[in-house]
Amino acid sequence: MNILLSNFRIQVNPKIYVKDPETSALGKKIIEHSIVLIEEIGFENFTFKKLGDRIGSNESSIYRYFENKHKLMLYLSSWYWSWMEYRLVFSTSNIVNVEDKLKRAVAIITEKIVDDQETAHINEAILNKIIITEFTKNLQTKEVDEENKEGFFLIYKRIINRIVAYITEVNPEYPYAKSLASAIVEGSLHQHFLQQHINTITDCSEAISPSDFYLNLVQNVLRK
Amino acid sequence: MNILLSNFRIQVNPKIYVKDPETSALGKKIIEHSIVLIEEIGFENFTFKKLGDRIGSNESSIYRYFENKHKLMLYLSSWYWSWMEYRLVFSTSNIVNVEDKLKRAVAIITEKIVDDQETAHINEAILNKIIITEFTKNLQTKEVDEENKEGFFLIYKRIINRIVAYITEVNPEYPYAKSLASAIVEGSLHQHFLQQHINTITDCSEAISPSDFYLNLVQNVLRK
DNA sequence: CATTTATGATAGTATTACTATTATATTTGC
DNA sequence: GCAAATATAATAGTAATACTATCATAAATG
Repeated sequence: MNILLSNFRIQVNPKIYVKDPETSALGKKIIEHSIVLIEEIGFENFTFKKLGDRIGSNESSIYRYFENKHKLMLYLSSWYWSWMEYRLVFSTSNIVNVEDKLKRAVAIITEKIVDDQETAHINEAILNKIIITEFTKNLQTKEVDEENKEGFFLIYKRIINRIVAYITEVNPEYPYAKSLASAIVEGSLHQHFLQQHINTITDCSEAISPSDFYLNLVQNVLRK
Repeated sequence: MNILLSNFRIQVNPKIYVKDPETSALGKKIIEHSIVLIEEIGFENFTFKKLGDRIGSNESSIYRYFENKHKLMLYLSSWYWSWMEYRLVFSTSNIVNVEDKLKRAVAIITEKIVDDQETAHINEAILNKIIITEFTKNLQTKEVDEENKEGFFLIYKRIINRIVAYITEVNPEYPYAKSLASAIVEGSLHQHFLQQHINTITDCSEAISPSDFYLNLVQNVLRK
């Protein structure tokens, strides 16, 4: 996996940033530490001023990369889903059996994330944590329609449509493939959140993972 | 339904408000117009100053009812779920067949809401719209653990546990009743959101409702 | 090494999210 | 019907946020 992974390029819509953070040391520092800081204090309390203090840079320098913290979060989300798409494509390639392919896809999407050592400045385990609590908020704003038109959620939608394709291969008669796929992707984040914070309304725990729940669900739903 | 409905009292944890808005004309005005204003401009852009201007009252007067807009939103959420619980209890009472009972419950939870004329100052259709976009944000904050301890999400959890009980009656062997119930309640809000804003990743439309999707899902998942 | 480009420092503005104080209505209890 | 309590309104003020603009300095590059 290593050789291929080092060649893969994360795709982020250039309209999301003012200057591509991948092109400079400061840019990478912004990404690396914004992930850590958002996880620490939460997105609501996160400001460019605090991030500047943390990385020893000026607030105004961060504004040269991102218009505002919402756009920065859109960048982190795109990065995350792009990374996820790569893992998804990789783990399902060369699998002939359609049931197996779907199972792998669902497992990849719903499982707990550990840090991927290939990307030096991004800790995927922490990024996953903030995606769990912040991604849906990032979507559900008054600007969603314009941002969707601009293509800010393209990778996210592509992942879901990939799963839709797998679902359809397994059971072409099932009439709710899109809703099932989007329910798995979003719902899995929610189950992870409940496991951490409101565990009386989830079965997910150390012993049972969101993957267990969703693998079972998909199998039952698509059974003919 | 009318006679009983007029007797039912919405339950909201008193720790959520400073002064009970149900006890005065201004309080009711705050509730009524906050729902409308949040729907219009979104929770992020909503302020007590704007609400004050809208209802011809001073900002400081609103602060005597709620500490901040987050608490106001917690109030609206509690109110919504309490109203929903009433509908749930009502629509499932006297139903003997467990499958039917679960079906009714899922339908009530996932269906589109129309205004309930019994509550003069609250438009449930608009409240439902803001719950769709704002409820999950209201949950997913850095303060969730403390607020959960304070009991701010009790009614929400009680609704889910009611559905858990119905699921268990239908299929006592099914091992993920809690996750399934929480996935239906939260996921249904998400499907409504997608239908309105990102309809390429949902099957829900004018013809197919989130209820159709979830009723089918529950039936397939719990099939023995 | 000159010039472009990136970053830092400082200042400034409008808005937000409040708190505090005082004044004026309105309600209620006797 | 009036006094006292209570609710609401008006005003002022503070610290933080979310920026924009300008100028100085440092680093990279051709």
